[in-house]
Formats: sequence, C-alpha cells, structure tokens
Amino acid sequence: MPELPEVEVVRRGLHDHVVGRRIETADFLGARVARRHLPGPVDLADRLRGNVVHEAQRRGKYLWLVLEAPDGHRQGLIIHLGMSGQLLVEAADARRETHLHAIFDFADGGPQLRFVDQRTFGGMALADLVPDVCRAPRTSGVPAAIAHIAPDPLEPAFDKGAVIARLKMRHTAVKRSLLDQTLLSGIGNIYADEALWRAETHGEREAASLSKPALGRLIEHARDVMFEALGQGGTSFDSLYVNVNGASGFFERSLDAYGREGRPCRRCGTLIRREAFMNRSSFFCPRCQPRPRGTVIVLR
DNA sequence: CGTTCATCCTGAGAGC
DNA sequence: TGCTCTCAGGATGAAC
Repeated sequence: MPELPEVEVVRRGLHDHVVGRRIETADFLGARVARRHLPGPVDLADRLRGNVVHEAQRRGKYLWLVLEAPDGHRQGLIIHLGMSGQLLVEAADARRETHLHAIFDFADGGPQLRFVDQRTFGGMALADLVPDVCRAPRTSGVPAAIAHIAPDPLEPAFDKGAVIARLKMRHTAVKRSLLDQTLLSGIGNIYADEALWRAETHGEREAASLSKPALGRLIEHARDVMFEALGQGGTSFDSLYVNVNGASGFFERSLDAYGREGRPCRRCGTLIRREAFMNRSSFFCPRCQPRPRGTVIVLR
C-alpha cells in the first residue's frame, strides 16, 4: 500500500476497534512477519500477552500500538504494511486468509485483529519507546527502532523550513529525495508523482537546483494531495489496499499522473508519459513537467 | 559522510 | 492451457 493516507486509514480503524482492549493471545504464523523482532515470533507472542492497547500511532508509513503491561510499563508494537500488508478486524470464525501471518485474540472475546500480507515485506516488532525531540514532551514517544524516520507533512512536528534546507543540500533527483523517509516521511511512488505533477516539476530535477520557494510549494503539494486522498479513504487499485473492514478507498479517480500513461494531462492535454525510475515507474506530463537537460530517457 | 543498487516475496496480466 | 516474463502503493544493508 500503502503510503501515508492508506496507513492513516488503517490507524483510525485500529483506534476505533482495537484501542482499549487487552490482548489475550497473539499467534504468529511463520517466522517472516516477526523477522525484525530479533528474539523471534515466540518471544514476541509471549511479550504481547496481557497487554492493553493504549494508543494507535503513526508516523509516515509506520504504525505502532502503544501497549501497557499490567505493571504499567509501556512499549511500542511497530507494524509496517510493506507493499501488501493488511490489518483486518474479523470474527474469530471468519475464513482464514491465504496469506494470514498473525492473529490477535482479545480478552473481551470480540473480533480478532489479523495481519494478512501477500508479499511478506511487512512485519511487526516490539520496541522501547524513546522521547521524540519532534514531539511535545507529554506524548508517549516513538519506538526506538523507527527513531530515524522523519516527521511526515501531516503531523504538527513537521518543520517545512528544515526539510527545505536539507533538500537544498541534496545533489540527487528531487523525486528520490521525496521518497527518502529520513528526510520527510509518508510519501511513496504514487504521491511523489502526484506532488511533482501539481508542482509542474520533473522528478529527475536535482533537488538542490530548485529554489527554496519551489521546494516549499512541492512539499505543500505533497501534503495537500495526501490530505485529500485521506478524505477519500486512500488510493486502492485493487483489493490489496483496504481498511480494517476490508473496504477500498476512492482516490484513484482523482489521480492526475500516477497510472495514467497515454491519457491526456488534465492541465494541458498532452499525453502522460511513463518512464523507468529507481527500478520502478514515474508518470508525468512531458509538457508541464519538462525533463532537465542532459538526462537519459528510459522507457518502461 | 551521501548516494546507489540488489534483494526480500507472491500473484496478476501480457505475450507467445 | 500453460509457460515465461514483467511489474506492483517499500525498506534495508552493503558497496561505491
């Protein structure tokens, strides 16, 4: 999935359906889902038992559940959806999905929380919570393992000026920088292309070569498009990208660039082009977003 | 240090 | 029908 809007849709589902409940048992099917939890899946299941889910948090594309043990000790259960992860709230007798990797049962006997992931790039890990210099002191902190993830444009701690300053030092493609989660987080391939289309900027332009106001506008466009997508429940090209109830979002119909190869630019009518970029694809309008001189064109 | 690249997986769809 | 190939909303560690 899941870029920031899709992950936020999932976070809200967790807030509504999981926060406040006590974990009775957690089962991890196979080792891959807990591969980032170094002691392994059995240890993770042991540590989760009896904890109450206190909060559902998110930064960028990372989710974490703030868990409170009976002795009051709090930790964070990091959840990343990877390319195809789903968190589903379902009755215990619901059919088991083909790529089911984790099942949480709760002491209230209500619906289960399941983690389903076709490509298994997603996963979970338990981490200590550390103070976050970017957050107000009263908040519960961030998991240590994702302390390197930068604030996303939708959180109060986001510092646009600081991000612009760092972008001015990047001698690499501006799209590559937008995708760098340690610079600003939450943006993936869809919303990078959408922000660049709105800013009428080609993704191969060197970040440092853009003016500070231009970089500021690009960041604002990224924030706007992700906020608008969130209002539509996110972007769902297929059934892999769903909320905790299995429902898709509707932002695909509002996309201006991503996935629109050969269709007219909604601004100027020129046909949207698709080119290879970082082993994936970029979609852009060749007229509104002129390619910087001297870069090689590779069709995909 | 900053930047780039290969790699981890499964399934859908295209082309033969 | 069935095979091979390419591609997909991501992140990481190793190598330059």
